[in-house]
Amino acid sequence: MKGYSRTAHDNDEEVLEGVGTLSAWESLVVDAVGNVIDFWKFKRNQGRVWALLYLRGRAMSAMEIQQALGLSKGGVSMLVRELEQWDVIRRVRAPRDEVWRYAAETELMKMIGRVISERESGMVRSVCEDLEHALEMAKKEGADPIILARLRRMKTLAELVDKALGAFMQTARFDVVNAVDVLLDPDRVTAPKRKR
Amino acid sequence: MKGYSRTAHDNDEEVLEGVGTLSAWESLVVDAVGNVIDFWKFKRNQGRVWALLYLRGRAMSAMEIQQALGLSKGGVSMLVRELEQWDVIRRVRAPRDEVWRYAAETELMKMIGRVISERESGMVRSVCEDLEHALEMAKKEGADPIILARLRRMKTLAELVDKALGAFMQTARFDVVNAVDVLLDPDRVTAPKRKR
DNA sequence: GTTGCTGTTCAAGACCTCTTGAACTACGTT
DNA sequence: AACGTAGTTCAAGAGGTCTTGAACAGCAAC
Repeated sequence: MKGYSRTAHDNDEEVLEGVGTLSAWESLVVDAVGNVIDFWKFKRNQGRVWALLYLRGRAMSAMEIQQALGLSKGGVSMLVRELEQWDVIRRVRAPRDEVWRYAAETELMKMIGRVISERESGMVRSVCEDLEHALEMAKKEGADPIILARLRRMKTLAELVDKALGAFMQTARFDVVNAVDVLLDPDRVTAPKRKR
Repeated sequence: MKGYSRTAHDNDEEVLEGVGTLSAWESLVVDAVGNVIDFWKFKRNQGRVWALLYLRGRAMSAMEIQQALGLSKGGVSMLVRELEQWDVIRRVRAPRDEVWRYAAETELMKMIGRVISERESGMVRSVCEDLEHALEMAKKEGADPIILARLRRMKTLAELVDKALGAFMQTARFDVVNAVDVLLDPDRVTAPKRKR
């Protein structure tokens, strides 16, 4: 597992740690989310950014994010763009404001759904194509029928997995999000007024 | 995405490619599976080994695997051990035989279930602990109640995700595997006689 | 225009994980 | 015991991905 170092459990309150300006418990949260995200093969820092934005509950500028998490300017720029593409954060610019700010998206299924379908569907499709292609080649070469059958089964499997993922999104919609939008603040998020 | 290169679509039959001794279509299959596996954050070559064993439908020795896939001795040794720990392949030694052979496990849910629960449960648990810990610290420091609520919501989320994964395993059991064990050969697998 | 600030891009380098191959262990055979 | 083969271990290196920081672009204020 990658950088699993728990950023030093200092006991001071409001410590300004070597890197970033979060309090100890804030960085615990931020890193916990970062770990999960990392584990799911996204970038750890994407998880940290989202967690920070959610925790603070307001839209923050790139500069603030950079300082809070101890990241580089360019890094923040790329991270927020990617997160935005997945609808995991929103970019907002208030009327009087002259910088972009970013706010955490809280509609969980929107996030998860987009992420899963986007990442997985491409993969499933391409594997199906490969297997189909291989099947044709194998036929042409007069491969053992038993092996052909096995190959077809693999293809079936890929399709079933695809369906199962779809089904998962359905059930998850009930299980997780029926307790609708756990993450949504009862109290308003401060920055943006656009409702959706 | 890592090595996404489609190993040269040669049109010769039974080509012995630069590395490994698979036919073109075999390596297409093996690599397709390898890609998926890699995508899921396991080792690509673990996927390739499993695919090879499944495709060939018989138990193969480490040496055979090594030559078929063009891997190193040590590499094969580690790969098969890991796969075995996940119950994704079985190590068998026939009475008269003096080498270990490895056979693909075909009970899909066993594989997926073990993998998901093993990988995910540790992660979920640790994130819950971290969040709990952070919550306590935040309380002690008299953090804003709104933020405390937000933190609790994150924890709830983690727990819900945990439940959802459990639920997924349930539904998947129906969706995918109700068509019981797609992968299982109707015709016997050659090597081992132990039934389960 | 120039200054100052925000935001983007990307090559270079840091950092990690995976693979390799040689040394080593285990074990059966002579 | 000596030898040969199968299998394991692990340090070093190969091969990736992610981050950094400097150069650049866009824009508003002066």
